[in-house]
Amino acid sequence: MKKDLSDLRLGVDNVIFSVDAQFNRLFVLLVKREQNPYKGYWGLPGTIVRKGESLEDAAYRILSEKIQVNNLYLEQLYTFGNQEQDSQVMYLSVSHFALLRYEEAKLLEQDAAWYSLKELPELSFNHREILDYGYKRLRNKLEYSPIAFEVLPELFTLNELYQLYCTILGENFSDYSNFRSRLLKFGFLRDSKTKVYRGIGRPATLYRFDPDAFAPLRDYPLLFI
Amino acid sequence: MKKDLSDLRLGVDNVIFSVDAQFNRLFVLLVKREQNPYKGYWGLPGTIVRKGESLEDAAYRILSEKIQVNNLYLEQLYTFGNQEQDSQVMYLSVSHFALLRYEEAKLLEQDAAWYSLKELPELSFNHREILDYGYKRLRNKLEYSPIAFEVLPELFTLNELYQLYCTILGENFSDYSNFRSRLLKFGFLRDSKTKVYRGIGRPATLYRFDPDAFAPLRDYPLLFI
DNA sequence: ACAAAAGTGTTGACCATACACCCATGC
DNA sequence: GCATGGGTGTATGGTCAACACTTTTGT
Repeated sequence: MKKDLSDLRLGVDNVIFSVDAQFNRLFVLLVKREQNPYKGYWGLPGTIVRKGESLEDAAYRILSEKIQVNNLYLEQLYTFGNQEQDSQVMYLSVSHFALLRYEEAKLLEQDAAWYSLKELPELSFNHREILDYGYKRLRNKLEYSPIAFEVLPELFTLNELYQLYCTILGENFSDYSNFRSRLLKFGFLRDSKTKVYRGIGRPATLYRFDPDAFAPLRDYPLLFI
Repeated sequence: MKKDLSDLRLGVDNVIFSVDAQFNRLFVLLVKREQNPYKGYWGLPGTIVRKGESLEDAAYRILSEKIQVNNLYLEQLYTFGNQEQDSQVMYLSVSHFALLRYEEAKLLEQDAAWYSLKELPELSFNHREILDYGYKRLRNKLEYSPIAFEVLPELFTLNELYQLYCTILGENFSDYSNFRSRLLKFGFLRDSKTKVYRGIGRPATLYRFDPDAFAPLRDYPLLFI
């Protein structure tokens, strides 16, 4: 006969990445735990799912409690079920990952901080595992899907796009001019006919992502690299 | 103040695909529901997670209750949280997808049947959504990851590999000879030096997947197409 | 004029596609 | 010999990486 679980705790944990394209830095948001276990450790921002709330709602809620931001990408990552041997309780953590731009993000809480991926502290629970998994997914998504355009403002320059890719995938993933021509050849970037003047240097063309032009490419094996 | 969920039901649902490479058919395993709601409808095989059981364990258990098979690939797909508006209960379904070969799979239960993806009945709950998501993931995985080698026996011919790809991705995804040379050029297929004689025609070389030779390619953007 | 940033062009190496062709076997 | 399935080769067009070059701006 089937035995149901006696007790179940449902939480959502977020791996929130922020890209500082200007200084080529990739951050993840960590919060300091106030209670035991792992009191004093840093960990991923998480929450218990509330009554009437969907998993995605909970993920967005965590994020908006910590950060104020306009453009972001968020998706479900993986569900970890941790069951202690002796205890009757199963802790379920539905993890999500999010990407947004550092320049645009305003931190709302004191106990939260951006950590560089290169200098992470020891994390609570299995959060390091979740983080690593999220980082892998982030890079994959960037290579195969147009998530960059969810994160950038509606109008953006090709250089901004390039810097975003550089920061996440590493400097030497591609030459700028080759990146340009590849992206433009796809045909889903529309020239907005406006330019942005940033002091010295030739003004940059502002582009816009055209989802309709992208649609036929969706579900195709496609590399943005 | 945070309000916890009052009641939580944790289940696992599987999208189990089987490839009949010989006749170019792709099946999914469905089971007939015996109870309400959706009594008499077909749906994905699922189960309640038991005490002391991990999510993955539960997924493997469903599979082994219905099918006897040697080689298979299984991974977590997505977690759906369905909350009825008025009810206090949240139904959590952690879905998985699996791939195996039809030829090798032995059905163990009466109430389960292989359905062709082209002629699916109306499914219970949101199982159609889960199935479609699983199918998408299956095709992606096949294009980007070496999951085919988990499903094939240890020694296989290049034609068997090709037929598997054809069945899942469609006939015209690639010419056989080009598929051959692309796969062999990667260098992770080892010639086993043994041949298989199938009556008429030249005997086929049996190959073996070499995970060590594949390792450096892992984490690279890579297309098997 | 010059520096800086944006954008274009060129080249050689590589790779995909389509197809023709050769090889080993059973009958 | 010949049909059948396995396996190799090749010509063409495209794509990619590297890098040189041009254009447009501010000072």
